[in-house]
This record gives sequence, structure tokens and C-alpha cells, in this order.
Amino acid sequence: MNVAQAHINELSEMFQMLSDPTRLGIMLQCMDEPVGVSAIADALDVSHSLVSHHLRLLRATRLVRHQRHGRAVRYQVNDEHVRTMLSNMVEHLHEDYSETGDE
Amino acid sequence: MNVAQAHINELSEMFQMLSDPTRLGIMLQCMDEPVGVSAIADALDVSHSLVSHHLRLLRATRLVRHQRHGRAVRYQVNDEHVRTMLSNMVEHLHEDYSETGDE
DNA sequence: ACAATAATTGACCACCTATTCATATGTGGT
DNA sequence: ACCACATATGAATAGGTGGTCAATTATTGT
Repeated sequence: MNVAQAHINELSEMFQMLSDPTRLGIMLQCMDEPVGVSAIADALDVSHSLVSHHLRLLRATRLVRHQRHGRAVRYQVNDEHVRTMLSNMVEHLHEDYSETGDE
Repeated sequence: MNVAQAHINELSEMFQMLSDPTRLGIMLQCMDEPVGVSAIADALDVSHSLVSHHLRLLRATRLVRHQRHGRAVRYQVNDEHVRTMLSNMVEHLHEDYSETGDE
């Protein structure tokens, strides 16, 4: 597997976005339909401010898109690959491995 | 998409392992066949020590397995889901999005 | 113009993480 | 036993990151 450094950086940046539980939770919340900031915050039981901060990062990396709707702003996942990748990973949760692995 | 907090944590932990460029590079290096530490270090042009540190983390999270071979230790990806997920992501690199996304 | 609701922003802090350097452990050959 | 090679480990450090709190901007309704 030989991948250019630029691509590695691009990929790792994307993984970094998904590496925080709160941020991953946000992504999972708005996988299927546009969801408002407050709704996300309530669902995850974290502050609106925190959600907003995370959404800024997710926006900056183009993982979510947003649209105003009245005074609310609705977010949804903007990346088809990431969406299907996430559903696959969720689907495959909890299958066991065997073999090595110490520590 | 409703996923238990435990699963979210598990997933995000895995993403965190892939979120570092060096570590992701290591994973990509030993996707297909077992590779020695030095070979990885040379391929990525980083110190052996650094590779070893990262491999320890990847071992701890069971993303790679290892086997001694003489005085060398060969590592390879140990998680089938992660392997296929990674090849998919690499394969899908660089397709454009349209729509929103500011900043 | 004013209040009320929704979201964003900025400053600040405690914690975590990647990397380096020096040192140690393990293994095979002589 | 000793040397060389391959990997691993520990300490130390610089920079990054998630979270909170207070203040700000935007939008709607009266």
C-alpha cells in the first residue's frame, strides 16, 4: 500500500475529526437528516457552546454542511464516503478477533 | 443513528489511532504483509524509536499483531474491518463534493 | 426599539500527545 | 563471553486539544 504523504495527511485529518467522542456523536446525530444545534446538544447532553465549537471544526473540514431555518441552523453530514464508512463501522461493531495482541 | 456511548468511545478510540499521520502511514505500510520496524521506519523516513512508540499503541488497541522473525519483529494489520475500511478510503480519495461548506 | 431565542465566538486552562534523545533489552553469530 | 544488529523503553518537552464561561451576533415576534 503506497499512498502519497499529502493523501495520508488528508486522511489522518479526517480521522482526527472523528477521534473525539463528542464530535463523533455529533456526526452520528446528523447522519440521516439535518439537525439543529440545540437538538444535538440535548441528545448528547453537552453544552450548546461545545457543540458549536465542534461543528466549526467539522464545517472547516467539510464533513458537515449547514442551512439556516428560521433562527435555527441545521447541520448534516456532507460526505458520502464518511457516511457509508461510519454506518459500516457501526454495523461491524463487536465482532471478536482472535490471535496475538498483548499488553 | 443511535449508538450507545460505549460504542462511540470504542469507535473514537480507533479513529484516534488513525488520526496521526505517522501512525496512519505505519498502518498503510503493513496492510498487505508483515513488515519489520526498520523497513517501516525507512519507508516513512522517521526514527526507529518513533515507529516503535507508535507500534506499541497500535498493539495495545489490537490494530496490529506482531511476530518475531530472527532478531526482527514483523508487524501487520490485525483488524479486517479496519483494513477494508482503509482501502476503501484510500480508493475514494479525491472525489469532489459540491454544496455549501464555508470557512 | 426591545425582548427572547438560537447559535457563535474568544479567552483561558488543564490535560494529553507526538517527538527526541539516551539507555536498555533481546537475538544471532563468532 | 562478546559484539553487532533490531527493537523497545523511559524521561523530558513543546505544542495541540477539549471543555467551560462570559460575551456577542443573528433572527423572529411584539
